[in-house]
Amino acid sequence: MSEQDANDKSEHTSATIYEVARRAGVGIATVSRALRGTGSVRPATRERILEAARELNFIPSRLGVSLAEGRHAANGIVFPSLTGPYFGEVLLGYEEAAAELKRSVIVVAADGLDSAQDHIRDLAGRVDGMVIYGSTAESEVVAELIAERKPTVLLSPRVLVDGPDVITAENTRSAGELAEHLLAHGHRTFTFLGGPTGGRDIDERWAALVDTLAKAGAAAPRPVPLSGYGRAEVYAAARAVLAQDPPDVLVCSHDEVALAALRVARELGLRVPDDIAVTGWDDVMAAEHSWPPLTTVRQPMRRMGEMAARALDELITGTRTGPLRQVLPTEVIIRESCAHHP
Amino acid sequence: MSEQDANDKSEHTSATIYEVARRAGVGIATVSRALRGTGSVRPATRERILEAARELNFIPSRLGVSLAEGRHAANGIVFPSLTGPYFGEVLLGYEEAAAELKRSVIVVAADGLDSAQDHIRDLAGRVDGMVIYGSTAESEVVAELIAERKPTVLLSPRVLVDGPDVITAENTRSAGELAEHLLAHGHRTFTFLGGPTGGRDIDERWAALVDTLAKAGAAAPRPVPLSGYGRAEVYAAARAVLAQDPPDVLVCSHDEVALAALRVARELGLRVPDDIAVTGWDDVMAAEHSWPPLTTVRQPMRRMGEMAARALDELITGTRTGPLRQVLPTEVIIRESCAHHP
DNA sequence: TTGTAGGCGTTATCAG
DNA sequence: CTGATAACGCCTACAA
Repeated sequence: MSEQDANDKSEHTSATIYEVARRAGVGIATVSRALRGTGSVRPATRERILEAARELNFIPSRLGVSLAEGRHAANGIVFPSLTGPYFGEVLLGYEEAAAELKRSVIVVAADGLDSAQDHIRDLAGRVDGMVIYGSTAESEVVAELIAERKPTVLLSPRVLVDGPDVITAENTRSAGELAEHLLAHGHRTFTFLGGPTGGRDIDERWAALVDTLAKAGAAAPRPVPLSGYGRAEVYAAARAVLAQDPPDVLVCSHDEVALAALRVARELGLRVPDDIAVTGWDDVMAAEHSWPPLTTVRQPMRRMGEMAARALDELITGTRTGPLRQVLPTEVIIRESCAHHP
Repeated sequence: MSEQDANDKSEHTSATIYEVARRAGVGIATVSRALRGTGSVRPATRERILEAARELNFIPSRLGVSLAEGRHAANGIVFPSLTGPYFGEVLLGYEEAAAELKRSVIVVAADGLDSAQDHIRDLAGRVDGMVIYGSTAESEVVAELIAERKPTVLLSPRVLVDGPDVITAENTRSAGELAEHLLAHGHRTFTFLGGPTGGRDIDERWAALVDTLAKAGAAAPRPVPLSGYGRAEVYAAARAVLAQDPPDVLVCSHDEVALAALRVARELGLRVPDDIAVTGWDDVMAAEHSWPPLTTVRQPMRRMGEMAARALDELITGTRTGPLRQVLPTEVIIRESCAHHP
């Protein structure tokens, strides 16, 4: 052992199966069998091998294993961006489930990168399957992935495409429920402060709002698009809406927007909810701690990540055949920003 | 081409370099050279090769490339957990910088896993280097990594070990500055509501607080440890502190704790900051939107991730020799929770 | 029970 | 300029 140690000092890379084999005085096949418990090995031999492996601090090269096994044992996930309080929760659920399924998680943030498509392609080469979150879905790369039958699941995609697995959160029912609650408070004029291009989620919420108001005989809501989610854009839009002729309710597409609106309202001297009600969507942490606490719709972010990991695993292992189309339930969270609740 | 297409239909895996070579009527070496631009190839030949590659939709296998190159072109990052608003920002900075450096990012959340150590080992086998965030640093696996000279950088470790690169955020100066600001408001009795076991960051903040108060001739702060960061623990601790004989100021180890304290204060009918001042640490999004807005210390989370990625790259490429010991500046953010500022 | 040898997909060296 | 061919590290029939 001391003799070996002398050689160890300059080694930066782990021992190979060959060295273990030589040291244990056996062939590499036997080492492989002994270490991974496949095929039988005489106890004495096994002992020697384990010993040798331990002494050499042998860890099988992932590359070698993957190459031989023909799989990566890794999942990818593509986010449009990593900003905001969202994706963290999603990733959390995804990573947890993936770990449970013995798979590593490689993450890429596609936004802002000119080379985003290349990054996604690169990712594809490192994993057995991947999930694509949100707007990245239109990309031609995703089409490629699907075309070449790379296991792929779409998480909350902006447009619903046919073929790949899709996991989304419910919008219509909860938006309707939210609208009804607001109507019940006696609110009559609605403004919807929403996302830039819309996208499926926001479209669905908008549609449900329009629908519910129409059914109740209330005036149609006023749509106010957002030119972006940057701090400046959001504040400017909120200010524009609130500065003159504010509605009874400002329904926002996201909590971040609603929180900005809350601030603007305060700056303008508008009391929430007395002068104007405000609602968000997502139930991020700040929504609970804001003043007033924000009425919103909770999305099961963590669960979305988890479901995505499981769906992907089914795809990879071939456990399931038909495409998945899962809609996770959301929950309307009533707080003080929509009205005083005695 | 039509002939080829007929064979394509059942293929799930990308073409190999051999197929490209055969199709272009050349050897694989030439294909490799042509595609990666190393060594020269006659223009006409190159054309044929590119054409063949495109037709076959050839993408070099990452596994093959990595095996041959002897590198993964990937970075790992280990978080204790993925919960909270923190790590998202850190990961964001890390991923961005890594992408810029042409490296993928594999993430693992070690907390809660019995097999965490194995996961980290597995991760180590997939990357050229890794960064370990926070408390995971004591783990024996980290010692292994360092012993076997795996490029490793410690991000905000709970204890400062010698040898590997370490990146932290400044605590002492900013905690002192915060304490002075509070003293200037006339606050005299301080309670520090802090983390479970402490850890370096919290220890440093505590020490600086003690120090500053001592210098000012004020009474020593009262330490109140937290049994954990769960919602219940934090609320219970906050309630215990505020219910009887509340101090002038409640200095909290994290924004989450401070936000909980804010709620408890309101429930107890204590006005912030009139009856009691509250401060946090981190400047998460909710801190800005809470009521009253939270006085806190902003940590450069995103930048920490970015620096980690760059430090790791230097380690991997051997650009730098000596160990890195970087302390990133923080910023005291004064809002309303510590006093009314006219 | 054990060892030999082929294969996985590249890169890079070294003769042509 | 090109093409064999040897690594790279492991897994797994197939033989013995």
